[in-house]
Amino acid sequence: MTAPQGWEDIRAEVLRRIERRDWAPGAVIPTEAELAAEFGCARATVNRALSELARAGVLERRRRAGTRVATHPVRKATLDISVIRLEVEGRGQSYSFRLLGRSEAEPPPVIASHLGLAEGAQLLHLTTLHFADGQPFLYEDRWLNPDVLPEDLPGPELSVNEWLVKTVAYTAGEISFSAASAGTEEARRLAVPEGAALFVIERATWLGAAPVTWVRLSYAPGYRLRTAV
Amino acid sequence: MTAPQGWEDIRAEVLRRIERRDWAPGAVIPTEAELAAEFGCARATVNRALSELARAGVLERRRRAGTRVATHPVRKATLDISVIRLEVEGRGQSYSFRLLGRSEAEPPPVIASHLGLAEGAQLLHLTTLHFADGQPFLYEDRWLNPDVLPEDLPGPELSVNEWLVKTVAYTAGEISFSAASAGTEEARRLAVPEGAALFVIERATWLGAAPVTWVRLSYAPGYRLRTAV
DNA sequence: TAGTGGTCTAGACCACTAT
DNA sequence: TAGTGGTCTAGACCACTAA
Repeated sequence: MTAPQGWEDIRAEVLRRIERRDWAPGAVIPTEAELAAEFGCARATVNRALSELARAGVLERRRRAGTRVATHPVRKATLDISVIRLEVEGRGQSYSFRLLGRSEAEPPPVIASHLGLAEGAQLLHLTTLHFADGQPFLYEDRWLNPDVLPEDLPGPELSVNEWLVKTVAYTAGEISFSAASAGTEEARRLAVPEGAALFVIERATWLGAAPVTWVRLSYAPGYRLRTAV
Repeated sequence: MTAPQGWEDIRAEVLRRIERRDWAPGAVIPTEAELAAEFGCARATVNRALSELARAGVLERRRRAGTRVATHPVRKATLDISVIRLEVEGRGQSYSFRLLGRSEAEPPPVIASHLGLAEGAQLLHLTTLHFADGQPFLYEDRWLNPDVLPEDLPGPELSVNEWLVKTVAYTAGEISFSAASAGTEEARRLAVPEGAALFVIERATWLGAAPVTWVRLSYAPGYRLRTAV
């Protein structure tokens, strides 16, 4: 082997040794200082390489206890959650949307309690249908906290989704992915049979302690979220 | 504000300025050297903070062009793909599984071409049902390349899933998430009505250029994959 | 308490790219 | 070509924790 040069080479060499089982799962590998001496580089360079591997779940590091090869290498899949318009355009399709409903109302208890809202709190309720090449692509059911919004809501040229992303920051959020049978409303909007299997993303976000938005995205059948590992 | 101390404080301060719109989306923020001077720290410390934010999708950095606030902050959701047993046990339920079928066969053309297999290649086909608290939880349909396997397959005490994770390394992989209506086989195995909406994970992995495995995991209705953002 | 990883510094050189 | 981020170094101190 040629001597590792940068931290990426060191990372690759460590990975090789793990895959070749020179270092077995659960075993302690040499310290940063020892590896730095072996590779003829500074300890900080080794640290960078090992930290990346720990972040990726391949190694487990603890002060004083040393660095071990993870026994259950939890693979981390990273999903990019982007603006719907960009998602559609990224597939080479044209994007459009239509605002279906807009009202002020009290959200269902499930949503209110999940967001941590006081009872009786009023939220802005928006429903939007998004199209890819003119076909229904995604049905969006969103509840928005008016308190955290600037006074001016977006004009008709910008979807709420996109406007939110560019305008309202948030500090914490949860996402869940699931499958659901299309209800009456979703089925009608997406032009699919009732009961069709829909891919559903639900997201809740907060700005500090204040709830910002809760949204449920129901994708038309055939949608697939992909990523590399 | 108290002066930032470590890179995490600097990261927090930069985030604050973005959320307060001191630095608007799309705008170029000061250089590392300038920020280091302002915060009274080394440039490497600023670099660490800004690099983390760039990795999180909040900033976009390019040499010579400087650092900008991302206009479309692509939120990255990180999912932990772990061993099924740990997933079940992590929910406080007891885990068990049953191997339903095991044979050597030619995979469907879709799978073969996706993996890059030669025509006529034989793979090991395994179907497994996983239980949580005795209830069907997940139906697993797996194709395995025997060439990349050591001679000894796992005994009945270890699920193929778990054994694979601990034994066969892989260098590249793809994951996709989707929703599907339960087919006849899945419905029977999971004890749900045919056509029920199932959450489906499909994964393909390679070791170098050699295909390792292709697997489809169909979760019983109600399953939800969660993560923080 | 001692050993290990986490971080910081001051300085340097390099890689990329807007101009 | 010059300006900016990316990385490396050698050394230092600190935070955590196993023994």
